[in-house]
Amino acid sequence: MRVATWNINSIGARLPKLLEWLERAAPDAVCLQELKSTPEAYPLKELEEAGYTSAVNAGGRWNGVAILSKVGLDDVTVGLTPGPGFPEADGPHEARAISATCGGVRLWSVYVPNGREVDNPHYAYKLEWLGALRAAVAADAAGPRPFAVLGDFNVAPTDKDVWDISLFGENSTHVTQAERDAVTALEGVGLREVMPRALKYDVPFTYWDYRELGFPKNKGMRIDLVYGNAPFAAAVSDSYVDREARKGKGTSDHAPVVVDLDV
DNA sequence: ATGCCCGTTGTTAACGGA
Repeated sequence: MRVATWNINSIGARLPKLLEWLERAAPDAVCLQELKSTPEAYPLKELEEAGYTSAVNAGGRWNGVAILSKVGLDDVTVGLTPGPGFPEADGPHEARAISATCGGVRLWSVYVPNGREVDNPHYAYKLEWLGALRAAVAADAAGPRPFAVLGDFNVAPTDKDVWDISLFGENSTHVTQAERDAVTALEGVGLREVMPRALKYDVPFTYWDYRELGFPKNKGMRIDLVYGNAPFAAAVSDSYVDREARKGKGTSDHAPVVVDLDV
């Protein structure tokens, strides 16, 4: 079974590239982020014609996540489970999480808040959101079924996961210890990172800014991550970042992360 | 060549992205 995660930066603008990639890579299930789509505008029919059913949490102009599957979509849950300290309780709902079981594998597709700047309220929201995610996935993570959280975490796990750490200042997000701790706290509920292979260069970056020749110069970041429980990790036969999908015109600024499983 | 920002919206400027 092949699963993948991809921040596609608008499913409307990206549909031709998405359909092309689905045919080429032939994943069984795909976690998508940044749909930037209303529920009405989501291209359900086009994806069905390509062989994929969809579980969608679309929020309109911003955010939005989905799971595509060729192998079933069962027990879909939308958003994070409300509870004490639930960060969305005081603001508008943001479409940043959805989960489903696909072919016996439980998957969460997540779009972690950006944070903007360390002194911006959005940064605190980001840390709270990651805490709520940890609580929300704890039961699935502890279960016997292969389970993984896949998505755009908006956190580079180590200094090596950005092209030049010296360019990140005191107020820069994505690289702070608090953000990294909030992500690695997932290990406390039994998850561990599934590391992808690099197809080129040392570090398999997943994001390159559209500006200033980010991709050709490989000024990238590794922020799209896969965290799996022990049964999931044990089933992994390969994982890589499909940087081919970042080449050319009309692409997302992120590349897909692919994980092959013996299940 | 992988090539000089992109996507969305009470659009023609502003904002988010990271």
